[in-house]
Amino acid sequence: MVTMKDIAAKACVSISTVSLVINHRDKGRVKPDIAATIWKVAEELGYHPNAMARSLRSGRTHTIAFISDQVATTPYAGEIIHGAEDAARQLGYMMFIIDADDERDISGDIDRMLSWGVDGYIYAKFANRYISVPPTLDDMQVVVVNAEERTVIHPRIEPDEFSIGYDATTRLIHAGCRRIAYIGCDEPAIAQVGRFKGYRQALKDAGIPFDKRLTSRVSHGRPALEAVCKLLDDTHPDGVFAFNDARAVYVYDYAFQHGLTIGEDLSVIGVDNHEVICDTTVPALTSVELPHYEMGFWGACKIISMIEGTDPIEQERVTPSYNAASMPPLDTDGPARIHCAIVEKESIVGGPRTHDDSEPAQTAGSDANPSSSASADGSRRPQRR
Amino acid sequence: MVTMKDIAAKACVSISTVSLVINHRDKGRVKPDIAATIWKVAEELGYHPNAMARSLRSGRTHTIAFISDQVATTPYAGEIIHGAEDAARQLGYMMFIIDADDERDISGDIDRMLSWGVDGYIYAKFANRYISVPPTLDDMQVVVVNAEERTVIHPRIEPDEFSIGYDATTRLIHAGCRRIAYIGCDEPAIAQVGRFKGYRQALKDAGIPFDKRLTSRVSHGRPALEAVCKLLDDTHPDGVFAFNDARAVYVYDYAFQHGLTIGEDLSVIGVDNHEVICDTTVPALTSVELPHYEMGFWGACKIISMIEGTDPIEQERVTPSYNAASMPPLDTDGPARIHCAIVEKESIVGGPRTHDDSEPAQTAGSDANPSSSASADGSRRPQRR
DNA sequence: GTGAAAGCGCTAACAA
DNA sequence: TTGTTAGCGCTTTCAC
Repeated sequence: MVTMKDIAAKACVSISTVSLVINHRDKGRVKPDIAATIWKVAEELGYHPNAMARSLRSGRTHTIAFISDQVATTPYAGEIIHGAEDAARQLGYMMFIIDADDERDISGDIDRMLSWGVDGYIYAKFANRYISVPPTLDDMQVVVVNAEERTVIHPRIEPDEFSIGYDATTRLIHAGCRRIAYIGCDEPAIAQVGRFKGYRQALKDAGIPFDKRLTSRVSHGRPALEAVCKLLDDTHPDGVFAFNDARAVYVYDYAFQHGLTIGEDLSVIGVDNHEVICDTTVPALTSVELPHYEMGFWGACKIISMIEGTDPIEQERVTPSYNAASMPPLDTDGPARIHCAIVEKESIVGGPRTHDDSEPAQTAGSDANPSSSASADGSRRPQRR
Repeated sequence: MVTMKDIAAKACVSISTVSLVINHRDKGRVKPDIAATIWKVAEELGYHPNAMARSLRSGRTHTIAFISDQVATTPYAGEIIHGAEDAARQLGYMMFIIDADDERDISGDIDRMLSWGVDGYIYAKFANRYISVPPTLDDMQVVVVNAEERTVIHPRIEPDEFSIGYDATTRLIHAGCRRIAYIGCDEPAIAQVGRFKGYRQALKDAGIPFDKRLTSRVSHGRPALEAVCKLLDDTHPDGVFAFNDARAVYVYDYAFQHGLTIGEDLSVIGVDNHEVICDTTVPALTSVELPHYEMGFWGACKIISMIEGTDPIEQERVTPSYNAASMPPLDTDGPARIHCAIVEKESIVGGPRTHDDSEPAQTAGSDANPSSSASADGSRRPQRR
């Protein structure tokens, strides 16, 4: 390992001089030609400053820990991690990853983090859920992403579930739908409650009466398919808002079986903009995209702002890879809620709306910031394969 | 921050004594009651050893870096990360995560890793692809996961693509299929080549002539659906082996349109055991599962074995969360290839095979280790929601 | 402008 | 059985 000592020896100066130069503190203190020599020697020797030694002195490690359950099991995990890593990297931080399976005791991992002197923690879930942050972290800097604490302690960000339901339903109404079904999730999730409220509010605002028979809560597999078919057979809706894309698929199955064409005879909108489903549905499913990348990005910016006491977004020290507009400010009172854009495909009658004629619904009772719509031609995500 | 100094002061001993005790090197060197006092004081004060200081001395950080493209964009990312994290954690290592977007220059990140003195590197892709490890890492410890280098330098693990094709096709043959279609991928990927070879070999071994008209290479969306429908219309196969689950979906669409029932009139098998597709297909799609978790796990074990010069698996210092049987040994000559199990669902005529009557095909020309089949009732993955 | 020296928290060789 | 001491690589104060 090359050290400052080696450089000092080769450049015939003292270690402190090397330190000054390497840390760019040599302005008017070290002769420029000496500084140049030092840089040259450092380069030649392939010098890399020893982060460990540095941290030992400074007490700051420039690392954060990303703790999450279900790193493994959800397809969206990567986007949150990616967003957080992206922001962390741009701000000079490295990110540890810790899988916190619900069943597993993570106190050992937390001890290890404490040993490392990690500067801050991101605690994330991959579905908007209730969690409790381990009390060991009580006097650490913690940000909660895509989840809610029963007793709120830490700053957090979550999707604006209400406006997902509101916007999706409104989109169908604008396409001319009047009998709009809701295919829900059979579990009482935060997401379910919010989206359903948004659905009802949108109907109300449009003067369309709510009809319970148009709603159903399903899980997966054959029972779900049968429930959806029954709903469609019984009530013949002209639009369907599905809790998520997976549940929207059953509407496609029904349509294939009955010779209907989605996007012509029947409009459908889902949630998740799930890559594989959007890839494989014909016509492609229009869907509301949950901004996982953005939530991760926000989380990392937030935790780093707490560590450093400055706002990296305001200071423009950091740029998200996409969709910067939808990033809520870091210093919101209460939870940050992030707006979710509709990704237009082909499953709604009348075809994709262009950006121009869409005015995202202003969500009553929601503190969403001004929304940004994704482009009409689909996801803003990088394409796979 | 609580230090050994603090403990020493409170326990009225010297720092070295504390060090000896904390590091369990006090056997017959420190009086047991003194040791006990030290532990008590450490506990009271909430002492955590300072990993930084430790590493500074030892030159070892007990950290590894997981470098990968597409952390973001694939649903399987999480499983590889999860597997690697699982092994690393059990072996006392922490894992940094680095997103290496293809376009992005990661030399800065690597510099940071070098500064950190990360002990080893896992270089992973999420589809079995060709890669080149940055030359900066040439004299570091590196393991390649789910990818292949053009000029092989580092140990690596990848799925046994040949036997995926062979096993899937053989499974259909055992179910009585004789006209087996192959719906391939339109790109020349490593996976594509191997799976197709396996398909042909299985046909050959069963004495079934290869018929080019039964094969098609498709991408996604409407053109793919149309190509698949044409293939099925023209050739009326009794079984379909699809390159992946996403491509198998088009067969379902065709079946719905034509009043056919998958698993009765037509058998289908995919690859990926993609959660959302397996959740939503009716009847559920039988699929070959790529052991992402296991590859990540193997990768971490391998890199740590290289760092430490011992084999943690042989020493039983580590236990995978599932499917331990399929883990190849760490010290294979050449690349480790990992066998992929069929996850039985309902899309093959005759219903799921039980474990008993399935003898996984011994793959000619492949050095796969003895395979382990997943249980007949589906994935071994933890369930989402 | 430059260098000597102390010290971050810990380990390990050596002394007592 | 316990304590003293040097030093890991770096930063920072202070003297020259």
